[in-house]
This record gives sequence, structure tokens and C-alpha cells, in this order.
Amino acid sequence: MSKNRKQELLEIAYKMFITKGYDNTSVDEIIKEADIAKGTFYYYFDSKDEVLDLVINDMIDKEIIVASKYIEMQIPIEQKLIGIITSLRPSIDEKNIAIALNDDTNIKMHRKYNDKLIDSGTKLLKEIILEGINKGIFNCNNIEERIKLLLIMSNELFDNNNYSEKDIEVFVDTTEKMLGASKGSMNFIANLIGGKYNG
Amino acid sequence: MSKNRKQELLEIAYKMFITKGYDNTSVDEIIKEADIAKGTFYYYFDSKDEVLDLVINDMIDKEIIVASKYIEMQIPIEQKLIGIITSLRPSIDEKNIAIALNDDTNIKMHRKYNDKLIDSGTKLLKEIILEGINKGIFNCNNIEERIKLLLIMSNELFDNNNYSEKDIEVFVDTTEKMLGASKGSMNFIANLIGGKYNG
DNA sequence: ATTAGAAAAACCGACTAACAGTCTGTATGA
DNA sequence: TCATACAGACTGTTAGTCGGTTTTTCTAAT
Repeated sequence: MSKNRKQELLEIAYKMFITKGYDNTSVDEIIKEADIAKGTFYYYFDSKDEVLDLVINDMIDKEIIVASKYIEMQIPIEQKLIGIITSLRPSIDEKNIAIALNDDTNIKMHRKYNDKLIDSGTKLLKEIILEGINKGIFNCNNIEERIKLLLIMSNELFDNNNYSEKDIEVFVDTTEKMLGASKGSMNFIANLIGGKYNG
Repeated sequence: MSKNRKQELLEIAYKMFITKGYDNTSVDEIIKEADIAKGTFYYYFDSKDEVLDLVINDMIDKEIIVASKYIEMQIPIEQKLIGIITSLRPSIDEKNIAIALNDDTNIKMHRKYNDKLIDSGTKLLKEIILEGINKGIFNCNNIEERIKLLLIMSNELFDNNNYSEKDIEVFVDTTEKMLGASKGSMNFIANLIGGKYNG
């Protein structure tokens, strides 16, 4: 029951953080929901903050698993790249996550999520971009730094649901240019992101 | 003494937020420092959060005033643009601000600062970029969206003191490309930012 | 012009409720 | 018997409240 209990607590915490927000979820509420005592909670975790970190790690890990599938797929490099970037953002059926992250009481959660995403996403994207450079589709140096910027833009632009068609247009244009891809080669992003987020 | 008192309280709060961090500064500590009672504090402000908002507004307003001076200066457009962007970030003698913003206990403050900065900075930069387009130095559409991306990158990249030469190189390259400036026309950024932040 | 007195603005500090985290245990299984 | 797993009363700190007091400002009658 030990590993199970910890995981069970994390799942309860996750659900409550998403539905109520991190700041608005007290440890007392979590243990009431889990029907355990305070001492038990602090037997498994050092702090509420540690729970947040673990919850976010789980969230990102799931996104990474989905995103990873694009690497082996038999599709154009550009589509792999964009597939990964969009997969790293909360998907349609995780719309409540996007809403939660963007809530004013979840600033801390949001920040930790984005930081971790950039960290994990960079490793994935590096493979793709190197492949693209080898095939002559991309042309750029300082790959990791460019990926970081790419993920920063994606994070800040697309995780509030307040972006416009023009935002996507500029993001596509900038992505093409900063990777040295040919103009228009990533135009399909617009459909993907538009469909994924606004649909 | 009424307007003065409010301003005095904001200045005390500002100093304490910067030196101790927002989360680590309690209202009790602020009123002790100001030598007033709790009721007085809440006579002037609705919440601790409102104080944070007001403090940040003041901070950004000061940065905007400095940045605005570049508009009238007789220097190349590229230098105006970069001058403004770098002015919007905490300057050398405000290094403690940068440190505070990046502290783990100041996530909320940091986020509000960046959001407000993008809001205020966009208006300033728009003038410059239009001027650049008119003079044939820049060449791009969707100006406001590009500015937003530019400020997002600048914010996320440069306000922790953890960026490298390569980060600057990529930022310069991306900025040139996304505004349609000629290659190398903004190379001087490296010195500016490097000197400003790492010196 | 002076002043009583009413009204509004500025201020006080004890109080509450909610919270994260602690501590001293007890039960249970190897 | 020893470590793992759990319990729940307790503490200290916090943001925010509330009923009351002082100080200032305005009004009006002398």
C-alpha cells in the first residue's frame, strides 16, 4: 500500500490543483479528500510545494511521452517539429489544465510547468533539428539556444487562450526564419494550432 | 499627509519586496517598518496584492521613462530599438531587482512585472519599428505581434542572469530576421547586453 | 473673524480564520 | 524488535476584519 498511497495522494492533489487551483487547495482539504491524517501526508511529502513539483513532473512526463511518438513517425521533419511543440502544450482534452495554468491563483504552478517543459522539451527537439540540418531542410547554428527561444515563445504565446491568427502567423514566420527553413514550409502550423487550441 | 503616507508606504513595501522578496515580506513587517497600525495599512490598500500591483506599476513606469528617451535621440533606428529593449530590463544599479525577480519566492512578482512590461513596452516599440519600416531599415507585417514575441524573448532570456554569449547571438539573429533587418545590423547588441548584465 | 460643533478622513490595535508544518505518539508487519 | 506507516492535536504565522478613537476639514451662527 505504500507506493500506491503516495501515487494516490499525488492523483488527488493533481485533480484538486487543476480544478481548484494550487493556491486555493489546502493540505487540509487534500487529506480530507484522501481520508488520511496530517501526519500521513507529511510522512510522504516534505511540503505542499514538493507535491506541486511531483505533480508537474508527472504532467510533463505524460506530455513528453505523447510528443516522443513524433520522432519515429514517417512524416516531414517540419511536421515532426511542430507536432512535438504542439504536443508539449496541454491538449484539447486537457483544456482544464490550460485554464488552470492560466489562472491568477496558479502563477507558481504555471511557472514551474513552463520551466520544466523547456527543460524536457529541449532534449526531444534537438534530435529533430539535427536531423533537419543533416537533410538540408534546416540551416542554423546554436541549436539548443534556438530551441529554448522557440519553447519560450510557444509557452508564453499559446498557453493562455488569448492568441490571434496573427500571433500564429508571426510565430510560424519566426520559427521558419530562426531555423533557416524555407519560407512557407511550416504554414500548416496554423491549422494545427488553431484546431488544437481554438476548436 | 494623506498622499504622502500612501506613497511612503509604497516605497517601504518596494524596498522590502526587493530585499526580502514579496512572499517573505508580511504586512505586519511592513507596518512595523512604517510605524503604523494594521488598520491604517488596510485603510490605504485593499490587500497585500494590491500593494504589489502598485509597486510594480511604479517600477515599470520608471523604466518606461528611461526607455522613452531613446525615441528622440539622433541615433540609428537599430540602436533606438535595442536601447529601449535593454532599458526596459532592470539596469545595472537595479541588479537587486533582477535578483529579486528571479528568486523562487518571487514568482508572482516576476510574472506581474513581465506582463506589465510587455503591455507598456509595446506602445513604445511600435513607434520605432514604424519609423524603421518607413526608412526601409525594417521590413515586416504584424508589428504588434512581433513586438510581443520580442519582449517575451527578452523577458524570459535576460532577466535571470544565466544567459550565455550564444543566447545573445541567437537573440540578435532572431530579432534581425523577424523584423526584416539586414544581417549583422544589430550585432552591437552583444556589447550592450553583455555590458549591461554581466559587467 | 471666531468658534462651536458636525461630518468626514485618518488612524488604531485586538481579534478572527485559515493555513503549512510539527510533534508525540500508536498500530502493524517483517 | 525494529522499521515502516499512520494518527491527530498542537503551534506559529499570516492576511484580513471590525468597532472604536483621534484628527482634520467643513459649516454656520455669533
